[in-house]
Amino acid sequence: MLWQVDPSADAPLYEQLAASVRAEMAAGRLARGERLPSAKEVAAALDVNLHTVLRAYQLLRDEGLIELRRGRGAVVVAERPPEQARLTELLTELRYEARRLGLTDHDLATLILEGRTP
Amino acid sequence: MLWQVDPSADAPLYEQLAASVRAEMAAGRLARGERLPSAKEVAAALDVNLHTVLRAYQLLRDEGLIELRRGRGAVVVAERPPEQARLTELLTELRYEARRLGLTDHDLATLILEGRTP
DNA sequence: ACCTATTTGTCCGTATGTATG
DNA sequence: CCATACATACGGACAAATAGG
Repeated sequence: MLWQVDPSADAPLYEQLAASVRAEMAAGRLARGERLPSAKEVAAALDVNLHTVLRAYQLLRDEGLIELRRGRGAVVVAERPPEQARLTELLTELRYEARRLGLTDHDLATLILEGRTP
Repeated sequence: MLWQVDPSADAPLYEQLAASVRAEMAAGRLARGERLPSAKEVAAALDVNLHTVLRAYQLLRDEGLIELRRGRGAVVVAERPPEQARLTELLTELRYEARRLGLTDHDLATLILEGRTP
């Protein structure tokens, strides 16, 4: 996988790590559904702290690039969906509340995609 | 400011802290430009670790609600009408739940636009 | 201009919890 | 049951930016 970090660089280590993964994905060397090495392995290989790798992974998750699950590891985002009871509940309530305020589904979708709240 | 955390609760401490701040803002008790107490103060007052508070603050920053600067502290950026408090709350929870399930914002937007629930 | 205290940012370490396989 | 792997929380240390004297 040949990632690398430079402790003397300007960018923080976790950002360098995340950038490495992004580059791999952009270059097509990491396909959907593929599993990333465990944070522990990466930490040992690059001689950085486990938390630093986990932070990079969580950043990538927040960006929607990978999926993290306990005991399973990090997987390049593919298709899902598992059990989503809570999500369904929230979606229903959100639609209700949005309508009450006169917002359309399109408005909602826009809000979410723009990553902001009204 | 009367925030509170419950170590035995289901939600993680940093999420509880962030929720407290969101509630303050939604209720209009935290206006734009106002400064939040320093992470150190909050940590001491609630008897939680400094890093836990910083994580909550960074989460709120990622949500665009506050601005963080070294030596300066946390300042409220956003301002939202009280009548939209519930919608904001639901949106935030929905994003949290979706992320937990590995869903992206794009997935969420699609779900809403397609008018279905997973 | 200088120094100091404050405050967040990052990194490391350790421990424990929880879901997965 | 057991090993793996991420999640959270605690702690310590130092760096960097800011504010104030």
